[in-house]
Amino acid sequence: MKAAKKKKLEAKGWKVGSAADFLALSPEEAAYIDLKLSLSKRLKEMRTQKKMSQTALAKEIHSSQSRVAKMESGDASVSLDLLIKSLLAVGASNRDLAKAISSGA
Amino acid sequence: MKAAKKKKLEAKGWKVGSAADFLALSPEEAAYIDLKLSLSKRLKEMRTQKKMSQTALAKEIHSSQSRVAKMESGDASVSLDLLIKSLLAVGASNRDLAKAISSGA
DNA sequence: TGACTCCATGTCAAATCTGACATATTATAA
DNA sequence: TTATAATATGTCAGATTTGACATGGAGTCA
Repeated sequence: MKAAKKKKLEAKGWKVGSAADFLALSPEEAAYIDLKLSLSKRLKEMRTQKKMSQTALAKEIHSSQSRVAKMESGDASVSLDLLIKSLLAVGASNRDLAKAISSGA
Repeated sequence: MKAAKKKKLEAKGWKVGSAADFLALSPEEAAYIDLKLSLSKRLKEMRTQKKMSQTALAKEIHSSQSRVAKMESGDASVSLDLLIKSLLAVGASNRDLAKAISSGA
């Protein structure tokens, strides 16, 4: 797990559109990254819709502002676990998650 | 994250039907566990459909037989990350994941 | 019976992720 | 401009997860 991490980190720059292409990402890696970006985006949407600051959201999910920022920016250090737990904590249903996921890239 | 872990471990017994009820799980916790169980189930389905052993699957995803077993049994020590990466590695599409997720519980 | 395959479960060092903190950057308002 | 809030980014000790290994149980076949 060394090259994979590097790729994820490099891919982090892509907040727009679907990832990969330039980087030599396998289909699974690309799908994984797109998944994370989709969930990131959804989390930010749900937060702003609720007119909450990152700090407020952080409190609600027992985390910190900086981690929320990383979540929303698609930082490679954030796991799917944390993203999904956060989405659930903010009120997303499993159906919401499914929608966000399948809409990915 | 202490009580949460305990609950997850206790909840592990539930392979059948939707989790929670007896345990004092918050809706998010219940949704999270159901999510994992849905993905576990799907992984096992895809593996058996391909007529692979856990050992063979483990090789394909660069993991071990024991971890595959834990994945499929909904063990609390397995993350969503690993489950999803494995599903992707086995050929699931984002759409497949979405379907598995929304079918949960 | 033994030999073999498959799956389950416990353990643990190494790898990864997390919350918290410091600090920087970017708004927005007065 | 200054001040203030919101967001971004880097770092790191502590917590969690991982692959690997050992081992046990269940089923099959000869």
